[in-house]
Amino acid sequence: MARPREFEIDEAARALLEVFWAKGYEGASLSDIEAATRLNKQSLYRVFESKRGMYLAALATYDRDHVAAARTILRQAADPPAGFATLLNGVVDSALASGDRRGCFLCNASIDQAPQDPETSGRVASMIAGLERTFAEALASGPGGVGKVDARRRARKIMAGYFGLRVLVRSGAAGRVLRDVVDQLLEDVPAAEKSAPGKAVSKPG
Amino acid sequence: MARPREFEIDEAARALLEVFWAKGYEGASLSDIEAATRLNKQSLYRVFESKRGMYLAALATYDRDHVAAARTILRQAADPPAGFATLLNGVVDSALASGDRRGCFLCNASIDQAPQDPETSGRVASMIAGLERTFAEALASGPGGVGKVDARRRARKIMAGYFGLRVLVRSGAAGRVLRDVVDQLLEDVPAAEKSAPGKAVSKPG
DNA sequence: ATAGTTACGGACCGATTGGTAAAATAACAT
DNA sequence: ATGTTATTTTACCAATCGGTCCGTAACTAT
Repeated sequence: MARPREFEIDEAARALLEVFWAKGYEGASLSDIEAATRLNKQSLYRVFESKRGMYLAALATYDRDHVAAARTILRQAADPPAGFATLLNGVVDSALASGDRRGCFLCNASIDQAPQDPETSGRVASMIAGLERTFAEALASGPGGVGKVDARRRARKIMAGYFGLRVLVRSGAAGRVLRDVVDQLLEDVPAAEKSAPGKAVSKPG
Repeated sequence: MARPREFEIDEAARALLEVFWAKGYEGASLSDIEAATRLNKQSLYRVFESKRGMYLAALATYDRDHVAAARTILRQAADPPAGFATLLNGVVDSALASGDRRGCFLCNASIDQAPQDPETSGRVASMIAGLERTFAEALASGPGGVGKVDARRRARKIMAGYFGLRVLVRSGAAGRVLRDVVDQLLEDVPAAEKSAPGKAVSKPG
């Protein structure tokens, strides 16, 4: 019987995500990767086959952990405005309170490796389509929900704004810029119910 | 008297922009750079001092050529809706008709090198602030112009959407997604004049 | 204790990296 | 022809790159 592996693949994948998120694909060397995962590259090569395999594992981890978390926020919210408010404000809160300026790894990968690698491009496209569906479902849900077609179009717009917000976070934009973007984006989310006072989350002014 | 330099620095900078735009900073090797500029690295080192200097020159060129072009489109348009329509539709037209999927080099740099290099970070921040001012000026202009404060907030939102649109372009998103984003973003641009029929560019539905 | 299978850690590999140096050649004015 | 500076070519550099190889180790079954 074989020698048992001494590390958790999921844990390694999370560490891989951290280093690729911070430094990008080309910017992360195998030394960086070894340091981040606390593993030797031979161990990593045995599981992931190549540096590119490590990157794809990082992308899958981001989908499973972070994109799924966004989906959960929207699905478990009392209503879409609350859901989107939690999601978008969470991005800004992380940036301002915790100094988390990594941005969105999906955006980063869209710019970094999607143009360079068909496999990454396909995975990115699939994840973006999933996020759009998540946003559209949220916008179509509840008493104030819009129709399916309108939901999809609005979802695309809010998702573009969301991606733009995350680019601004990574660029180092100031808190007031980020807050303005969030406040304005939330105005695109239809109110939960027009006749229910106090339920809408974002008010202009 | 000295031998005159045999290449235009501006032309070299434009070629540098092309290669960094396509491959990113770390992804572009000196071999790539020599091929793109058709110059030897010694010649480039004499002018730009380092690879990072070449990147900063590329960024300055992007500001001077492409960001300035956006500013010109908005300033020379008949009204803000027309200006933003030209700007945003131009992005999608380039992607669909010409296959230009490079995205926005300012976005790319925000994600790629701004987190890694303070000088790049500062330049990027300055360029983003300039673009915001440009959008705000456009939104505040004309008979349908909004107030300064509102213009700035809307500018931030539309700029975020614009950045998101360009991330989607680079990620390879389909034309209909891009068109929806543009159409939806244009709804945020106040109509030129409420009583002037036929002048508004983007109508819902 | 030994064999079989797989994992770990250090060594190794050819290629490439960003950058520098020197020599030959070139372009210009004098 | 000379002086000055630039370009090109060639060479060089240490370091690092992504990836592979091999000796040792961990486990179970025999």
